[in-house]
Amino acid sequence: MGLAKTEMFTEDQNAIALFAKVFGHPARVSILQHLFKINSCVCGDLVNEIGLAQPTISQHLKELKNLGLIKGNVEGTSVCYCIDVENWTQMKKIMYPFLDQDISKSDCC
Amino acid sequence: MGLAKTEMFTEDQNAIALFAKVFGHPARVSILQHLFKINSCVCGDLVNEIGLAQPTISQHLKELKNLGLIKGNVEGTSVCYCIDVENWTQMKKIMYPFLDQDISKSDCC
DNA sequence: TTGTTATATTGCAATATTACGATTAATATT
DNA sequence: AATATTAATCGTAATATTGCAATATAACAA
Repeated sequence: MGLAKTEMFTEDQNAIALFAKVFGHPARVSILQHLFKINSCVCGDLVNEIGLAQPTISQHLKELKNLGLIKGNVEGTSVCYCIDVENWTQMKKIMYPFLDQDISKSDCC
Repeated sequence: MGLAKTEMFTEDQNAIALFAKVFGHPARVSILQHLFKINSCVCGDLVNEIGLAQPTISQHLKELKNLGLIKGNVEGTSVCYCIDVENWTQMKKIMYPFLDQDISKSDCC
């Protein structure tokens, strides 16, 4: 297996899981924090910053890009990656209601 | 590999990734939503509700429990699972600043 | 005690993820 | 053109995840 049975869940549940999954690795968390912090970035910076090999960083960037959370523009020999503001906002609209469910009635036992 | 190099990241980054990872499967998202909705729950309900086999649900519950997001009390032959309000609140304190990073200066390219 | 019910654990097969060396592709620079 | 620089892709090894059948365990009921 190793394969989630997405067809038995709602679109919302699958969307939440997809975003969460991409946040589920500290390297990607670190990449995103770095992009927020310095506002613009090339991949090489991230390799130095994070300490994983260049292909590994490139792979993580690809996953973030696939989900639309970042975008990359070619600038000469390097690539300028940055947060995709619109999609990040969209992601928050999906994640927030999940994290913010009414907790007042919980804690039954 | 398949193993994240957690030692090269901050505690905060690893904590975010750990929480996100457990949210990274639609079955666990569904379980949590269900627990919030009906406020109290036994595992059997979840098996019917979600449609995965009982051992699979049990395993997902275990992961949620390991992270402290839910707790389970034995009630006769069944187990009453519910959200751990305190830890859920703690989780939000970690996840929110990450999701809510200042976006205003982003979108450079 | 014997069964019944509810959940957990074990073991395993299928697939996914992580990481990196080697290579490739694309663009600059000389 | 030849070379350097930067990032993407390929291939692969190591490990993790998902899902379930089979089994174990625990608590109750008759």
